[in-house]
Amino acid sequence: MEVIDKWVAEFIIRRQQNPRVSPSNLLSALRFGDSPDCLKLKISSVLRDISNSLIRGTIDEGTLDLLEMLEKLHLQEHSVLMESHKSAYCWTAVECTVRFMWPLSSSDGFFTDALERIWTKRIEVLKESGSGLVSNELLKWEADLKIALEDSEMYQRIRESNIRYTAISLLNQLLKEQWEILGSSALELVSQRTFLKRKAQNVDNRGDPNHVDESMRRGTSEEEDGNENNRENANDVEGVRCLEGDGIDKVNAADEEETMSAQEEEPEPSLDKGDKTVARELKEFLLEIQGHIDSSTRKEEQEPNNGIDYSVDVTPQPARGNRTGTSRQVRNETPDSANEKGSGSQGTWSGRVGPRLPTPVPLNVSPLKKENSNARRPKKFWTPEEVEGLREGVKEYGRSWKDIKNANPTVFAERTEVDLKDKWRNLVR
DNA sequence: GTAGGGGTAGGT
DNA sequence: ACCTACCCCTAC
Repeated sequence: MEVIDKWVAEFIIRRQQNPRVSPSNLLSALRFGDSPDCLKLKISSVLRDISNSLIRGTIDEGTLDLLEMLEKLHLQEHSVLMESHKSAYCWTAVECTVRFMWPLSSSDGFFTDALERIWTKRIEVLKESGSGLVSNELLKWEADLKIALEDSEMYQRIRESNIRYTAISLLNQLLKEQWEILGSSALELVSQRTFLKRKAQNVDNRGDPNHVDESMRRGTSEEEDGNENNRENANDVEGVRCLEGDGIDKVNAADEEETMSAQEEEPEPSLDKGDKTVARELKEFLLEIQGHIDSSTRKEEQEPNNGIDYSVDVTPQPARGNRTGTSRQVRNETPDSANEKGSGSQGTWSGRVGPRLPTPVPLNVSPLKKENSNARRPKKFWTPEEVEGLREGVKEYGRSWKDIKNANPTVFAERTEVDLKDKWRNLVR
C-alpha cells in the first residue's frame, strides 16, 4: 500500500494547479520516512509549494522558508547547491525587504523591521550554519540595503527598481531546473519498464522486431530525441514541458541510473509511449473526479484575477498583431491562447472525450487592443480607484506601465498600458 | 515597451 | 469652446 501511496502522492504533487491539495499537508498525512524516494517526494512537495505560491502571486518570507528547506533536502541528498537556487534566494530576500519600502523615507513604515528580521536574524542564522545560500550577490545586497537605511538616495534607487520581476524570473528558472533534475516519476519509470518487458516478449513471440518498432514509432513521431525520452515527466502531461537539459546540473540524476540503464541498453524512440499512456489515463480519471467535485472551478480560473500562470510565466508571449488582437468581448469567451489551439472546448473539460488539464492563460497585457481599427472604444472616465492604483503603481514600479497593469489586473482591466501612460501624462501636467 | 507629440471623438 | 480619454505615429 505504501508504494501506491507514494506514487499517487507523487502524481498529485507533480500536477500543476491543484489548490485543493497542499503538498506539505499531503506528505505529513502520509508520514513518509527518510528513504531516497521520500526525499525526492519531499523535494517535489517543496517545489510544488513554491510554484503554488507563485501562482497565487505571493512572494514572501514563506518562500524564503521553502528555499531554505529545499537546500536542507538537497544536503540530505548530498547534491550540489545550484546557482539558480542561490540567486532565487537572494532576490526573494531582497523582494521581501523592498516590499516594505513603500514610504518615501526609510525611517517610516516597516523597512527597518524587515531589514532586522530578514537580514540581521534570518540570514545571520544561514551564515552561522555555513549555508551555501549566502552568496556574494546576497552579501552585496545586504550591504546596499543597510546603506539605504541611512542614505536616502540609495533608498530611492532600490525602492524604485523592479525587484519583483527578477525574483519571479529566478524562482521560475529554479523550478524549471529542479523539475528537470527530478526527472521521471516512479509511475512513469515503472510504465517504461513494463513497456520494455512487454515489447521484449512481443519480439520473442513474433520473431520480427521490425514489425513492433514500426507500429510503435508511428504514434510518437513528434519525439525526435530518443535519448531524452526518459526525462519526460508528469508535468509534461500538463503542457509544462521542461527545457531539455542544456546547461543543467545533473548531479541529482545519479539515483536514476539504475532505472535508466535499462533504457540505455535499448534506446528506442518509442519508449515514452508507456508512460504517456499511464499519465494520460491518470489525468483522465483525475479530471473526471475533479469535474464531479467542483464544477465551478473552471469558472473561477477564467477570472482575470485568478489567471493561473501569468505571474509565473515570464517567458515572452508570441507577438500579437499591432491593434489587431481580438476584441474585449470575444476574448472573454475564447481566450486567445496558443495553448488552446487544437484542444477540446471548455464543454468537454469534465468529460472523457479529449480531456485536458486547465491551460494556463497567458497574460495578455493589452486585452483592449481593437480588432477593428476604425472603431473607437467608448470613452470611460478614470475612477478615483484607478487613479489611486496608477499612483501606487508608479510608486512601486516607476513608469513601467506593463508591470503596473499586471500588478493590478482587476483595477486596470479596462485600460491598456498606453491608457496608463496617457493618464499619467495628464496627471503630471 | 515606453515617451512624447499631436490629432480626434465625445461629453459637458 | 473646452476638457478628457482615446488613438496614431515616430523615435529610441
